Amino acid sequence: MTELDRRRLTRRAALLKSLAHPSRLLIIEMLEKAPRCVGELTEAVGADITTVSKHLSVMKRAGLVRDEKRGTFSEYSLVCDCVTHMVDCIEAGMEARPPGSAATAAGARRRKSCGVAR
Amino acid sequence: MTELDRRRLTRRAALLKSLAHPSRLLIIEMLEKAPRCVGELTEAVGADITTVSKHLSVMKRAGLVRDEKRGTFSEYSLVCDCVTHMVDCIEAGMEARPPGSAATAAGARRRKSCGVAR
DNA sequence: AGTATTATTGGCGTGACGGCCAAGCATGTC
DNA sequence: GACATGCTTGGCCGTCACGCCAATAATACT
Repeated sequence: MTELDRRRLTRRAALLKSLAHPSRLLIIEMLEKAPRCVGELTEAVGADITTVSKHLSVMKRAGLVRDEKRGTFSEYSLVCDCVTHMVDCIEAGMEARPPGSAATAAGARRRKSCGVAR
Repeated sequence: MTELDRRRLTRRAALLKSLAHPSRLLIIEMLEKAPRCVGELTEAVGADITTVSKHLSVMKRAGLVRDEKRGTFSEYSLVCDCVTHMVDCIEAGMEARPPGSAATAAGARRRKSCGVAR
C-alpha cells in the first residue's frame, strides 16, 4: 500500500465517519429538502442544541454542509447534492441486504447481484 | 421523527460506522478483486493479525463480508457487490467535492430564508 | 501424540466521541 | 445601554473503539 493510498483511504474514512451517526443522517435528510437553521434541526433531532451545533460543526469541517449567517440565525445547507447521491447509494445497498440476513448464511449465500442498478 | 425513522437511521449509521476506517476500506477494496484469507489482508494492512481479525469480525456482523473456512484458513469475501457500488458512490462524492472547495456556491440555488413558511 | 500453522477471543490501556451544562459571542430590539 | 434571541465554545464525564499481547481454538502435517 502506497502512502498515497493510505491518505486516500484515511480521507474516505473520515468522510464516512462524519456521516455515521443517526442524528447527522437525519440532518442530512432534512437539508436535502431545504436549508435549515440550527433551531429547526435541533427540534427534529430532539437533543440539546449544543450537541446539534457540534454535529453541524463536524459535518462542516468534513465539507458536507456549509453555513450562512442571517442575523442571529445560522442557516445550514448541503454543500452539494453529491451527499444526497452518496446516501442514496448507501440506502440502496442496505435495501438489497435486508436486516436479519446479515449474519445468516442463508441471506449471504448466493447473493451475487442485489438488483442495484449499476 | 417516527420510531421507524429512528430505527432506519440507526441502522444506516451502523453500516457507515463499520466502513469508516482506513483499514476496513482497504480490506473492502482487496475483496473487490478476490476473496482473501486473513493473513493476506493482514500483510496488506500492516497491522497485527488480531486487529485485522477483529475488523473482519465487525464487518461480518454488519453484513458486509462473509467467511468460509478452508482448512486452517478463513477465506473472506464481499457479501454482495453492493458494497463495491456503495463505496464507488462515496468516492464519486469525494471527487466532486475537492478539498478546499467546501464553501463553493454549489448549494446556493434553492435557498430559502430561515423562519419562512415552507 | 506432538508440533506447526492459521485464526479467534479476552483483556487492558489509551484515546476519541457524544452528551449536557455553563459561559461567551453576535446580532437584533426596545 | 440594556435585554432578548440564536448559536458556539470550553469543560467535564461516561462510553466506546482501536491496537497489541497473551491465551485459546481448530485444523493440518509427521
